[in-house]
Amino acid sequence: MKSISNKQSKKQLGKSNRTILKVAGKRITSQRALILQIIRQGEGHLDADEIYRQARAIQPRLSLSTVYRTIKILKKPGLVEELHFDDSHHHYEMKSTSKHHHLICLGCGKVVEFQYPLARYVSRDVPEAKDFEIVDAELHLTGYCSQCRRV
Amino acid sequence: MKSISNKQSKKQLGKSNRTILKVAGKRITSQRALILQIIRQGEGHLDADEIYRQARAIQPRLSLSTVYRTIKILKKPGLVEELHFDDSHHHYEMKSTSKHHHLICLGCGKVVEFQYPLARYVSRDVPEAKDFEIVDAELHLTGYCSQCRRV
DNA sequence: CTCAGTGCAAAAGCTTTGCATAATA
DNA sequence: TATTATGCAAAGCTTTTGCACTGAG
Repeated sequence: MKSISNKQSKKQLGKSNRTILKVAGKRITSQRALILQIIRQGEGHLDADEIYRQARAIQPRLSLSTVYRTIKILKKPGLVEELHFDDSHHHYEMKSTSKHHHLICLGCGKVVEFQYPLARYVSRDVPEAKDFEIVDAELHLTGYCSQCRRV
Repeated sequence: MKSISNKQSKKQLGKSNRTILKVAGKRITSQRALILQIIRQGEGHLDADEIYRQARAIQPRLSLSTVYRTIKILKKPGLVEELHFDDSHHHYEMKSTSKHHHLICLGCGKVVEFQYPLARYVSRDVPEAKDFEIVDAELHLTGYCSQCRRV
């Protein structure tokens, strides 16, 4: 719902996005810069089609293929993370600084993020995980938030 | 990989599967009984197509639609659970007695199950989760198992 | 100038649906 | 017998791919 001004996307998505694309070993194109920008500002929970719609608002000729291709090159080095909230399609977010997990309300669909050093506890407490080198942890807790739970 | 004999599927998938279908408020058909049987014996990680293949080995005319429709009626009351291991398709398992989580090896694809009273800890430790009534917890830890980690 | 990236359209999975037929309760 | 479930084929969604064109380096 947060709109991105044309100026912003053209002008000042300078250094850090450039750097990210450089890291990915890829050419910097206006499409990639824009998609990256949108995923960043999306604060987590955009699906491919929503990224596409937002991107087209600024670059009307940008294609859905490019969205998927860009997501793919950002996923490979782990810059973007694919989340599985529901059955049908995926959501994407920047793999950020601090790891967070998700509480998903079955009533209203609200998604609450929280931090919890999960991997650390599991490595310590679970025998089966002792030999594993844990790279990533994805936790979904589903249930009912305070508004939606039948009191 | 575990084969199911025809006799077994015809004869003795009696009471409990019947009961489960009754609970779901649905008619008991040979297709549903078989699919349920397969999911049960699948010990967790079957996708729709694999359920279909196993089912056809016994009832060659059973259709993929029926697999999906049966899964759907079992999901609704929470008898079967849909898991999201990878990008492309889903896996199904009986929502069983004891909750377990998954360690997924990025090297060889091995899936190790473990138990961990996750929801309990999170409810206790995470302020954001205090007001949530947690219904379900799904945790995926991905990484490298002892064989696959570069030593 | 050269090769990687893009847009478009078409294809490829996985999943759902419409409709006539078959089977359960 | 009255519904409900099934099989088949066709459609729907999300995601991927082929190919000629465009643009970054």
